[in-house]
Amino acid sequence: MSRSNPRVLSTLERAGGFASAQEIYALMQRDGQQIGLTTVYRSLQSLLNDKIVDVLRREDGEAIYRLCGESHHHHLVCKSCGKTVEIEGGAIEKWAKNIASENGFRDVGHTAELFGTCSNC
Amino acid sequence: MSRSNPRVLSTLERAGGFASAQEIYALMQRDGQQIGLTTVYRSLQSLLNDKIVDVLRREDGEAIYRLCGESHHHHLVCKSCGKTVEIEGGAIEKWAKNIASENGFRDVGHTAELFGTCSNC
DNA sequence: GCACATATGAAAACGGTTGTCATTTTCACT
DNA sequence: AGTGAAAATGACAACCGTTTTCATATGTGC
Repeated sequence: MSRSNPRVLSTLERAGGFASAQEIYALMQRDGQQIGLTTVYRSLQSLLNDKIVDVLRREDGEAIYRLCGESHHHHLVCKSCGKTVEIEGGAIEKWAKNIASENGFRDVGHTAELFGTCSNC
Repeated sequence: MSRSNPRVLSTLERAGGFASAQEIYALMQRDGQQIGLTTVYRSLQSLLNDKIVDVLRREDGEAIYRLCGESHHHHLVCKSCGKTVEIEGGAIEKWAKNIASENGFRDVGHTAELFGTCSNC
């Protein structure tokens, strides 16, 4: 089992705590850090195992990783300009937990993303 | 521009209104309906255009299509056996609407999916 | 029947992700 | 320092879902 390469984590931080594997790889290349794409994927996998990062999916299916540990939050994204607002999801957390226990599920995670049109568009 | 093949839609209905392109294709094959994978994808694309179906992503990135139009609902999916429970999302709808108006967004849609481990797994 | 548009599906291309494997690095122990 | 085992690395190929291409089939209106 491989350990996470610390430079991957620090690049993810630098990216605003929200990026895909390919983006992290590109960022590191641009900075002149030499690393293989494979290692980026492996590091993210390992960070995921250790629950240092979360994964979710963009609309096109690409996996994006974000730091977790800080308060869990969701996003409100504008469909036309891409503007993104971070949302506190306290209500959702409770809802998820309730639904899960009602149905006998354990270890429940959730995704909740909102998208619409912002005031400027 | 291609039209949707009606057998694709009826297979999606038969699958419980919730399936991936590959699953629909497999289902049809098993039933002896001859169809190409390409046509399944194209039909789903067209159903999507016409807003007959919704698309969202499984955890592994595979796109799953569901009938929409019936009451909007969410899903609680077991990570290990795939068991799926349909969830009424009244609370979420309100939450989404509030958040949206607080931030000046219009035409807001949302995805919210829960996944965990069911009682049998 | 004939032209013209549309529908179809096999095969190839594509893009993100994962697996393979030979090489390099790390490190505990002499 | 020297050595050897274990872990990490990265080029490359395999994989898988999806999209594109293209040649063929099936209409549809004249």
